[in-house]
Amino acid sequence: MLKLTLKDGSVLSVEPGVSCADIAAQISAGLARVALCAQVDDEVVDLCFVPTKDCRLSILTGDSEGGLHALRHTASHVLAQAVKRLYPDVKLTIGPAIENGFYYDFDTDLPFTPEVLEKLEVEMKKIVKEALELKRFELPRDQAVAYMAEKGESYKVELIEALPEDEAISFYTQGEFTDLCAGPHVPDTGRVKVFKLINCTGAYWRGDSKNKMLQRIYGTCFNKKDELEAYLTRLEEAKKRDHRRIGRELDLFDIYDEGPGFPFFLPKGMVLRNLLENFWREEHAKAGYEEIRTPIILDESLWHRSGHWDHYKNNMYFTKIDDADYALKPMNCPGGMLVYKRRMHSYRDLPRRMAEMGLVHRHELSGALHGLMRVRCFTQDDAHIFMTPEQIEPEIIGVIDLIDHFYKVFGFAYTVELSTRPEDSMGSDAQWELATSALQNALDHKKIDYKINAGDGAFYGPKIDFHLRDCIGRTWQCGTIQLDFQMPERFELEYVGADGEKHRPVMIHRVAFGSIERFIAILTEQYAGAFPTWLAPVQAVVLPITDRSSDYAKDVLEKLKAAGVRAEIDLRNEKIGFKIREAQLKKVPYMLVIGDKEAEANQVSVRSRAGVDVGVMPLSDFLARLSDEVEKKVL
RNA sequence: GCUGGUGUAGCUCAAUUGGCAGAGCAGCUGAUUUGUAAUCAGCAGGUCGCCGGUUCAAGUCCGGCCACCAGCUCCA
Repeated sequence: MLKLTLKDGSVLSVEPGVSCADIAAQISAGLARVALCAQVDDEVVDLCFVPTKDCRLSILTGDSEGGLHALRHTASHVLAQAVKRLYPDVKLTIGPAIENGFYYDFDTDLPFTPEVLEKLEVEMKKIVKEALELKRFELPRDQAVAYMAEKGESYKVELIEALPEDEAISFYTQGEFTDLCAGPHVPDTGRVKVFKLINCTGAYWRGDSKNKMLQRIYGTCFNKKDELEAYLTRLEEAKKRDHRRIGRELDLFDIYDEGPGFPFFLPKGMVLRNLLENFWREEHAKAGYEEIRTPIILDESLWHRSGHWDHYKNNMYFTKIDDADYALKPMNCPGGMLVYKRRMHSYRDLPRRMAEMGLVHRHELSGALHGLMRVRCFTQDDAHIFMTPEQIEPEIIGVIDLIDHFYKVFGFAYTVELSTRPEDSMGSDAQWELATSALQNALDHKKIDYKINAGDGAFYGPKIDFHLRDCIGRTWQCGTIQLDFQMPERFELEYVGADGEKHRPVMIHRVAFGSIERFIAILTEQYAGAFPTWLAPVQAVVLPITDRSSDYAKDVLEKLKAAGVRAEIDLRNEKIGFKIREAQLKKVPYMLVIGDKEAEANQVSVRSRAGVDVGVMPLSDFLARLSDEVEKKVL
């Protein structure tokens, strides 16, 4: 039971979720905003609420997720109001609250430079100080259109016209400013105290690249100042973790002007990459996969047959060999088809799980390139599973288990999305129906929560996507499981069933890492370059204090190497503090400090990169500790 | 690809209104033999992203490309 304190001081007791009409019946204020504060479970809280579209009273406390959302939404209105005050000719479009703040898209020729953003912030502060009350009102459709048309807000007119016929068209007014909006909002602009405009970028009207590009201003807003500061600190932290910076600092990889989107892997990056591949091979062998490798360049006719020509041509690279047309593979599947077709298969041999570390080339738009996250050539840890229709569900479950295991090893949490049939696709409705429900059944069987992305599937089938959540809360699409009835059809794949007749197999495309390159980028940011010992390109560095100890130090290095440890030595004539600093900056897990005492006692002094003095011990003790850590893949 | 921004030494950044290209770190050389995150000194390092234009004179102004950054679109 909620106690609503009304503006006139009277108190009203209502059930949570009570309809506004019921409240209206109890008070004379009608459907307008009814309360300023409320008592919830004997605790008085600030209410950020307005009747929602379906006229349910939503109680949003300031600290709740919904409350913050409402606050940010109001902040976007404050921004729009400030823009209209300073630049009346700018046309409004949309301005929602988003995960970390809000944005508003404007149609204007004026570029919103940092100086303009500063002016806007000043104006916004004025609006906040004015503490303008947000009032909601509704208009019939034709009046709503006329109202916005009169203001010259053509985008708003377009939005209203796109609303469902039966939907109430609501507006919010604050002072001289009124915006088409479904709400909810906080009661007045005075609540938007802690905000900051972040930047300005371009964005297409309605997210369609065929439409006009608008100017988008991003901002963020919080309840408390320290929350905003924490958020800004987190952004700084993310910058420090940027894999492009760390990749260069730790000599993992580099990208040159001569090959935009085509990364070079340096010796240390190759160590990391090979370790990931070794892990991948071991796990796939255990899970019953065979490994193949198919060519990068294949005859263009293959791509006509696979359907890539019709659906993926714009992203492909082409070449000629002896006047014949060839293409660089953008995906590995057609090669896998040819391997399957080498001979007749029995149902007894299925499923066949054929894995491939496949190097693919895709022409990504220049503006989409981003370090190792988005490149034009990358290695997919691909696999194609050929199976009978009865094997679909258990095979999908097997892949889900494998991917789950992979992410746990690296310490990632993940979310799952199911993408359904896109507009540009091939195959029959019945096939898509079957494929989609097969994926759904597997997810339900594993009791995995998932979100549905309607129309986001591949052109040949629906897919399950795995999005990794890194340690600072960002998500990245990595693993994907795609069910495909089309490719086996197109390539006329067959197997002989128990009935002696020929049947068409079903195929799964799947990746676990996604791409080695992207996975390395994510790992780099997840660990901020401090890779767990089992993955660290250099696991230990030997640091002699003076050259009196260098012979013993070299001896230690040899023993480490003989034991399979990736070790280096720093024989430079520098002070120990300096050598430690450098090893620390290179994120080497262990530093073995060696001076006269250690040489004398035949021991090593172990320091971890966490800054912990692990102690003086015989080398064998250190080796035991290290191999245990590597064996267990300690994070 | 689109919108906005940026491009000076390996890295991070300076360089009045157009007027002799600079610093710190890294690098190299020498000295220092050092006990858990920076020893000192010296040297070297540049077609100011590329091409063209304006000018007595361009890192600086104009145009065209290229790359990068933030988004949008797309996506492993």
